[in-house]
Amino acid sequence: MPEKILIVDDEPDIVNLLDYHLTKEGYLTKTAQNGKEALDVAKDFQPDLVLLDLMMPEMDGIETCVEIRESKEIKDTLVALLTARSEDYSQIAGLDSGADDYITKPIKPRVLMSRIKALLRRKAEKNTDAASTAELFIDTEKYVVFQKGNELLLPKKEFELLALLFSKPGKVFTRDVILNKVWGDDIIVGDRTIDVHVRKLREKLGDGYIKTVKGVGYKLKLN
Amino acid sequence: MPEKILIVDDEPDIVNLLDYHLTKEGYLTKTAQNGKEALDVAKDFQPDLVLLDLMMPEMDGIETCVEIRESKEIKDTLVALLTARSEDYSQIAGLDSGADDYITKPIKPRVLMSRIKALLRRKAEKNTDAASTAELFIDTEKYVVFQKGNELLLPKKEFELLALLFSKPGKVFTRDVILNKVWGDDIIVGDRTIDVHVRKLREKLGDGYIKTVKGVGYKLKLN
DNA sequence: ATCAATGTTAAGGAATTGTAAATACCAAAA
DNA sequence: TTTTGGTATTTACAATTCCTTAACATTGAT
Repeated sequence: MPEKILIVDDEPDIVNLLDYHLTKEGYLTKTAQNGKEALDVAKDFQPDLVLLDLMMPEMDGIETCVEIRESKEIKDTLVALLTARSEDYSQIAGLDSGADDYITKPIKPRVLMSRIKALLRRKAEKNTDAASTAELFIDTEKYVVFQKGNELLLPKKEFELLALLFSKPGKVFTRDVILNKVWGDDIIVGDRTIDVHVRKLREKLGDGYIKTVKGVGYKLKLN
Repeated sequence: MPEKILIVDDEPDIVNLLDYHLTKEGYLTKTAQNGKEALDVAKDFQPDLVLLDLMMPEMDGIETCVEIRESKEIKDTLVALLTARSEDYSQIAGLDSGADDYITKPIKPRVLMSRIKALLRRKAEKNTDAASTAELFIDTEKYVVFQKGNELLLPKKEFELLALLFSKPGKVFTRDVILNKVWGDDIIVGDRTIDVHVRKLREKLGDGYIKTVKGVGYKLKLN
């Protein structure tokens, strides 16, 4: 029995793109153009997963997600939010809506597919293990970090440093670049300032996230 | 006895194209349209090599590859994944699926043939020697080297040296040029410095990648 | 066979980063 | 204004990694 996925976005282009790829992969899909419609369709369709665009008229993705979680009929459906990530920092509001994953646009089909596969696999195994949400996520508007669902309040500089690293996970940011982006072009600080902030982040997030590349810089490692 | 190749892709056009060229070269081929079928056929056919498209319905290339590796009957078949060209190697899901090679689309028949020939030659030599030359990817943004799907973190100088050689595989770089590019015009170091770095790279990558051209310099050899 | 070029190894030192503690800063509350 | 609590930066030193050197071995072209 194929797994069912509900695609919700107000832009037909996106819907079609997703629909095409998912169908090709063998999933059973339905679509909706906004949150209200999505809720209606979902109650009938009983999807395994809802792909929910964040920005929509009428009822946005967060609201919709909250409603899904509050409804009797479909509250244990998986929800993945589709979010735009702007050039510099990601700008996502409302991380406590209870979504299971966040997928950033522009969407790379291959990445999307493996994320979806992983999500569904998780759901299949959910008897044994507790609901795990996105491991690390950042809300630049609220200056808040969510780590495994827990809200983490970081001071400004620490937050900005983390947000910078988060903007391109895996990429190495040199000290120069970090200084420019986080402190600004003209401000001069001592050698150890960055290190100390990294230290504090590592204290709060745990080791394993921020990696040092000696002689080059730092990078964020997700997973 | 001709070598046997199993072609797996859901697009008939691609299958036919590959089939045509491979048959013309004297290989014995069979085809399958998806992962499940591929596994069935492979157990019978016992191919020397499986050409596996990454994107397929039902069961994608990565999953299929993992299953092949886990199966008793065909686990030491060669597997080459056909992937769409991506700038970001780390985003190729399943670099750790255990594939022996990655071939990027669009497929150029001539390139494909030499890759396949190289792969099969390797397999033939596998009996005697353990060192298998695998594909090498380098990601300068992330300061990371992917060798056979494993992430390799290299120190700065080693990375830069490898990146230089990698920038033109096959080309011989003289010691002068290496010194200029990696160390800089003004810095003076002893005779043995380059050698030592080459040594360390060979230690980590295995022999067979960096070749010495005595009296001239070094070059990188990719398959 | 000879000799210049390259391979190898280990060890010291150089450079970079980690860390704790002290100090400076800054805004809000008293 | 002064106090206060949190944040940011500096300081001084420790820890670590990396690079280079030096001494000797091996190789390969002539």
